[in-house]
Amino acid sequence: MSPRGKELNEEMRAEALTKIESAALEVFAHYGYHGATMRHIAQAAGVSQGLVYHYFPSKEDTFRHLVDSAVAESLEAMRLLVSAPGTAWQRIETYAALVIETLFQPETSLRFVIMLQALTQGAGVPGLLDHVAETTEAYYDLFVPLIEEAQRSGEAAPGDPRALAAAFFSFIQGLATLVFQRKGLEKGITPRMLTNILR
Amino acid sequence: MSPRGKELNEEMRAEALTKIESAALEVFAHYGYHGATMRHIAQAAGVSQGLVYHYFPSKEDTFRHLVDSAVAESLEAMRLLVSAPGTAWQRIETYAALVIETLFQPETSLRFVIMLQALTQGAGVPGLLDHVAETTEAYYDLFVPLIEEAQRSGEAAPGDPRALAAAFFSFIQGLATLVFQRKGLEKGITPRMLTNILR
DNA sequence: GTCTATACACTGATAGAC
DNA sequence: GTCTATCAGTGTATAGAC
Repeated sequence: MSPRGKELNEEMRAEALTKIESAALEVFAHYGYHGATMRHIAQAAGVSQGLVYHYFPSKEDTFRHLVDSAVAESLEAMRLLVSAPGTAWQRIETYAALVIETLFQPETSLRFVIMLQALTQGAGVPGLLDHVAETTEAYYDLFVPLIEEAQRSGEAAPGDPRALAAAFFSFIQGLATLVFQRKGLEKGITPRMLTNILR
Repeated sequence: MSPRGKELNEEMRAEALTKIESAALEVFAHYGYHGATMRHIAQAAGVSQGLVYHYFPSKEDTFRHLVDSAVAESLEAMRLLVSAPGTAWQRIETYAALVIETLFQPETSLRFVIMLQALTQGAGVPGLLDHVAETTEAYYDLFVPLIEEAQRSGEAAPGDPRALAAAFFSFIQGLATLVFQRKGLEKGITPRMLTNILR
């Protein structure tokens, strides 16, 4: 209970938690929600199964936690974009460059795959599908006004701005899957391909 | 053993098989490979679990069968495109229009989702990942020469044609996921968005 | 060809020792 | 904070009757 002991405990706690989180990310991404087992996650993290349950109340909560932080992180990037200086189109270009760059970091692509898992097998996890769909709405709320502004200036093509946004996000999701496959084709992917969808 | 009896048997067989196949497609697509259960598939098909095993030796084979026929069907469309008349760019435009049109038929999007499942959770099914990667190569072999021709005529952007093809396919995969979500944004998606990636 | 009943393995989750 | 041992539930696959 001394201050020293407390610090040590928190350090151990943080370390174990980080190990479990990144192991869970890896295992869930490669095997899917139902295909991943808590045993496997514990093993990948180098800890016992009991310890995983010490930090996360259930498998479902573990997955939900990963999905939530993945969504939150992407959303944060989008928020930064919206409040950045420059014209709407310039900000979109900056965002496209940022996405392409971060997507090629292995951990980022895992996060996108986790979100994809939530969408394409969420039917088995009660409430998850609705939760993700709800959070995803926030993306559109932020991005659509930007597209509309770019349409007014003639830099983006006319048409339903929500459909343009949907196409933009769909491409990003598809690219994440590509990176996940590690076929070595990532290098040739340019931000321009992404922005061209809106033209 | 009479001709009449034989015909009847084959009819029953074909009917049951079709029911099981489409039920399996639906269940696998919505729950993922590991999330889907043979009980659920049998129930969705309106038959007993034992009958499913009468037609398919295992869960793994059932899934593999669906993935294979999904890949085969897409590949067939690509083959038709390549041997069609017109310039390379015209054929690419035709293909884009075809993809967008068929993608919005519910069954087609399920097939794409099945392929996606194979890629993003195939780690649990031995050999599946390699099998899909191998088959996917055929797409590139067919599509890349078309892109190269379009590059020579200046209609496609310069750069690694394989990367362009990868971007093209990634976008299609992403769109399939979008359609799968049924958010009603599909209507605004145009073939031009798809071809613009290559420009 | 179709069904019911069941064997056997595995998984998520808990309890209790250290 | 961390581990081992264990239970109850569920899933794949098979056997055998009709």
